[in-house]
Amino acid sequence: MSRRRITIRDVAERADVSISTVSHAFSGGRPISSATKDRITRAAAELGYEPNPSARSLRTGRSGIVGLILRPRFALAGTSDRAETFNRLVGSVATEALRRKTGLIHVPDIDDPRAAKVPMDGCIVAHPYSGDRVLTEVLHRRIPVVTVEEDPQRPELPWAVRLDYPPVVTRLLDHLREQHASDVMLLTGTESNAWNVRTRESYRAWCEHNGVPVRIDELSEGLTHGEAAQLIGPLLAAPDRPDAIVVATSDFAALIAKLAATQGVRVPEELMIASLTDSEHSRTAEPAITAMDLNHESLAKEAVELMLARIDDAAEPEQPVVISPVLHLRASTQRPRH
Amino acid sequence: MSRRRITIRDVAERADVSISTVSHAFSGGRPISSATKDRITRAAAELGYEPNPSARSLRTGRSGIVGLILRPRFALAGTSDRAETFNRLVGSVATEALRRKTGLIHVPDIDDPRAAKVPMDGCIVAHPYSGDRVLTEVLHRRIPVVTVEEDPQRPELPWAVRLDYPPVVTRLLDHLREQHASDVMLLTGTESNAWNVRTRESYRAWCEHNGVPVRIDELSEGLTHGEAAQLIGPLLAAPDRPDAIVVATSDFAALIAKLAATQGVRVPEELMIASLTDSEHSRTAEPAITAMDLNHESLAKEAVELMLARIDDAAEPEQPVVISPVLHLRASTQRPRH
DNA sequence: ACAGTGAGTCAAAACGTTTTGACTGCCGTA
DNA sequence: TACGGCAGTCAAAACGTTTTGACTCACTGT
Repeated sequence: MSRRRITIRDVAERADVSISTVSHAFSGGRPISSATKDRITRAAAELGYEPNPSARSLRTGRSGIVGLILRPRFALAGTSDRAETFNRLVGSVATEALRRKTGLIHVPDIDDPRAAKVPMDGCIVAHPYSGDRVLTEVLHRRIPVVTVEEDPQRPELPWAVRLDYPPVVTRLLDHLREQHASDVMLLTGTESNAWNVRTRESYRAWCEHNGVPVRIDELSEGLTHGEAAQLIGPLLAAPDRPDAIVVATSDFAALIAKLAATQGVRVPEELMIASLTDSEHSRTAEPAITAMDLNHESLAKEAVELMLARIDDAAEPEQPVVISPVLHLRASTQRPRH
Repeated sequence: MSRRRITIRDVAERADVSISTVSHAFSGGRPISSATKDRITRAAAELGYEPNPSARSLRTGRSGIVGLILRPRFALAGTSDRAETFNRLVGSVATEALRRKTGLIHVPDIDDPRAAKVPMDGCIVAHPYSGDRVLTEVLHRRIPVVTVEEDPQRPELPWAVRLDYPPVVTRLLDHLREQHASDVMLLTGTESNAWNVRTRESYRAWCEHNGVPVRIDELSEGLTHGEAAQLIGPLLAAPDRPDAIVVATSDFAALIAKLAATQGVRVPEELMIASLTDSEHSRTAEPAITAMDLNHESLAKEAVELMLARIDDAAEPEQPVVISPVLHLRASTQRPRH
């Protein structure tokens, strides 16, 4: 029922020229008399001709499409904090790609043989794990890649945009100390991405520099709120409860605030809370929670720009692009004046 | 420097077979002796061979990629209410596509000649305008399309998933009346998508059915908050101020709540507010605002499913898939008992 | 002994472009 | 008059797959 696709051949026939002439008329590769060009344009319009992108990119070796791979697959993991991160990053990258008239494609799991293979000129890999398998695969296939946040095991890749954590983490910890916190605990995530690795390092360095003991515990990103509550409850009741907690994800931060309220621990008077990710949870918790915003919009914008430059054979940059996270100080760490 | 791409030819040569044999070994089109298959697999692995997706889809006529077009281009428009809608929808569609091992591509403006053309087996068009230009173009090119929300001028397209507004809008208006609203005003958007069109119809029908006067005003989605405030301020101060306002976008709803507070109009006692979209604005406004949630996650899931079925040559459905919006009743419309 | 069958392989023909070399007139210049 | 060059066009060769028809064996059943 549905007729054959219209090809350049149909257009050529209708305009009574050769197919190469049609091609030239569109791409401007060679001069074409305006009369002929008119006929071709008309024929193409009448037929509803659109060049076949696969044929074109097979021939030219370019698809005009940029791939996007998020590590971990935030959304599939499913907590709402992750969903917000995922959505914000994906949305920003999509917006930026669209603005640049580039197709953006979400790449199905690249080493799943059942997954569709997609043509892409390059690929953005966001938040790789340490020694990330998928990143390895992409590099192995010689696909031009730009990373958002570096793979901690491969910090040397110059085509990257990364976040500069130390100053911001230091600022946060200094702030807590100014607010008279004396025992700041870090509840870090368990995944091996740069966010966890670097913020932990920064915390350690700060402790050392200030001569205070390091107090780190891990809270897996995979935990349900119920499971996390089981772990956090005792901590809040313990005699050596810290007077400030910096927790990786904002939904767990909000959870801690809630548990504290339940257990009668006053925030921020007896316990300050801050998170290393910002989301609706931290913004709307009671009290609102101080948080570091990863600035996904800027990351996305720079990543797309870098990718396009790279595809366009720009020279390898000396340095990765560096973005600064944004610190939002909120009520959860502002002790009332006394 | 970077060597030629590895092709099926290289693999064939290395395994000392013909290229068709290699192809069959991978696709299983014909039986291949296990010895040969082994040699081929090994050769492919050693060479790091990956089939060229463009060549493959040129030949087969399938790319394994689904396109996504959002109308309007929410994110580019830029209000934060839109950004959330955009992000949520894009995120959900991406998640679902990934789960189904399909590539999902954001299609650059389809009638911009400068924009990259992309190979797609089908295309999801979300929230088309009335008589949408882009939808026309896609149909004209005979690309299989699934719409999220119908084009009001083309309600007959069966490959669609749509929202069932009337029951929910009716429920909302009934609720307002139960809360003793006697003068309910609708502040509708100006765009011609189904959301605006259908909710307006539902409101009209409800007014008629209940014998109350229709009171509709328009508030363009494009307005800045400053501009919107200029329009809303006088309305709240006017002697014939309604005692309930249903406003299309939730950010404007939150704005109204703020203006009401400034002008000393008590919510919900003197003025009830509800919105026809849910977002962080409505959830976290003071008081929290009753809102209709468009249930983007379900829309996305069904749309992807429908698209895949359509590509797979499933029979044309009798009816569009119908999703129900979710009504969140919140403080802004709950009058305290008296 | 022989047709029929199935496994295993190959060669060649698409798929729809872009690009290149070559051809034809024609104009301007030496 | 001869000649280089340019505008305008065409034919043919890629690009890297999948698919199909055909071929060769070996094996089966009669």
